[in-house]
Amino acid sequence: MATPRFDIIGQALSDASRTRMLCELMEGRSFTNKELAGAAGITAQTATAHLRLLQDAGLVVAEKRGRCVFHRLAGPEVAQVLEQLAGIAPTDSLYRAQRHKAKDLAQVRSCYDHLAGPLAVAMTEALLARGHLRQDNGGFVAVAGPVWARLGVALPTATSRKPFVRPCLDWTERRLHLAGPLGTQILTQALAADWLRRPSRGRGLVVTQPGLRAFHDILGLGARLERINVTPPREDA
Amino acid sequence: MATPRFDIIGQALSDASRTRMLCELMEGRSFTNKELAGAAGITAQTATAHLRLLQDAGLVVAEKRGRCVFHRLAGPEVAQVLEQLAGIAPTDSLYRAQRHKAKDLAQVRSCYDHLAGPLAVAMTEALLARGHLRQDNGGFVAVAGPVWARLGVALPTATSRKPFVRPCLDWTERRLHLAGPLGTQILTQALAADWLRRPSRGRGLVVTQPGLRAFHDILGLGARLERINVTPPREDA
DNA sequence: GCAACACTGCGGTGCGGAGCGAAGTGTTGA
DNA sequence: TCAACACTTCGCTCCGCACCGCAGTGTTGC
Repeated sequence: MATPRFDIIGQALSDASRTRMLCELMEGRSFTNKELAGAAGITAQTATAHLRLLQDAGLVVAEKRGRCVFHRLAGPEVAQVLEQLAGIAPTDSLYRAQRHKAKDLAQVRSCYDHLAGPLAVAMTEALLARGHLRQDNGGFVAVAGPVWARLGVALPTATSRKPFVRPCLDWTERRLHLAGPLGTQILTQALAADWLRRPSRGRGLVVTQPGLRAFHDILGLGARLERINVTPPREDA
Repeated sequence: MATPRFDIIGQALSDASRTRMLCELMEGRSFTNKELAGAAGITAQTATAHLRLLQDAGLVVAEKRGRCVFHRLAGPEVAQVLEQLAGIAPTDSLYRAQRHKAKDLAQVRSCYDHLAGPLAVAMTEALLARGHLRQDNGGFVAVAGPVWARLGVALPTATSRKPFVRPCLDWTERRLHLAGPLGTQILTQALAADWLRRPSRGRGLVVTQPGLRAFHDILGLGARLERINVTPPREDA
């Protein structure tokens, strides 16, 4: 029989402690055993067992540095499947209430290594509308132009084999946004330029005043950003 | 915390008997309790418990007719997520061997309610190349023309809210193909016109001689179909 | 060398659930 | 009415595994 081994992945996802750790890792950063144990509310030795299971299932990879072990998602495709799964997760009333409560937080967030949520969708659609991005066989292709330099992105000179831009389906918006190396560059640059800031915990991001200006000047996102109801930027730390 | 409840879905997918039943249901048809029990190699009373769990997770719906209970996947989005999951399932050597062995069978197959596999990808790309299909914001839009009538498909007169054509990612090909109501119509028509036949078991389909002719005449798929290495059609039953 | 620290291994407990046999319910057809 | 049938419910056994306490290994910093 050629039945795909869903069960190996399913087994890995079947425990609430493991899914809490995975949600933590969805942010895209690496975390130590202890941090993940704390996030899941379990002891370190239990977390060790869970993480080995996730590793065996191919969802997570580990990297030893000194006396610490850093864990991260095995790749963007894992994050994408988890986002898809979140889309069909049962919507019991409690979960629905929680999702509503967390609405503001989810407005701007990172999905593994790129931006997600309404801001990402708005940016993608602005890039398409202004002709900086073109659709090609279900994927996106970047059109050379000065806008990319203003976003802090370097387009590859030669067209490489691997897709430079990959569409990723957003589970709250159910619309496409930018992933792939280009999406990664945009997020990295936005953090480096202090357009976005990552709070100490969680996947949520906050937009700063310079960020608001930049997104308005470069992409004309003024009106869309107001609807997004961003968390107000904090005072200088 | 607003952590999505992966674990409910994961729990449902974490057992090999349940995933065997789900693979059976991926074909898109309804099956009785007894049939699914047989496919999974378990007794009826055990299958009852499994199917209730799948129902609670929202993956499967049941319909009682007389003394029989028919089970089917809860919707196309469930089938799509399962296809995605199959794409990141661990590729141990045994599974790889099985997949290779089942290569011919997977050439033409149904994915819930539409065609999948290389034939579906080839059809989609032919429709795009000939301008019968257009890409729009990550989705497909059908362009009116005589080709649809030849395929036995009726396009909706008014543009409805729900997407008439939905792209679906193929896990063996990793390329987009047609899903949504249009994909369903194409599969239904191909079966009705005896272009494709469904064998007694499994998701695989066979292409008949009239089917080969039709796909060549309507879409110019002659060369692509040869590469697809279809199972030769059987003699009249 | 020694203490502090991060992580892993081992043994034990307790719970959930996969499986089946036996019995019960509801439907179909003779 | 009765037998055959599809499915469900109940009770039971057995196995896997989530969890922790405790002990051990390897690393860091004094």
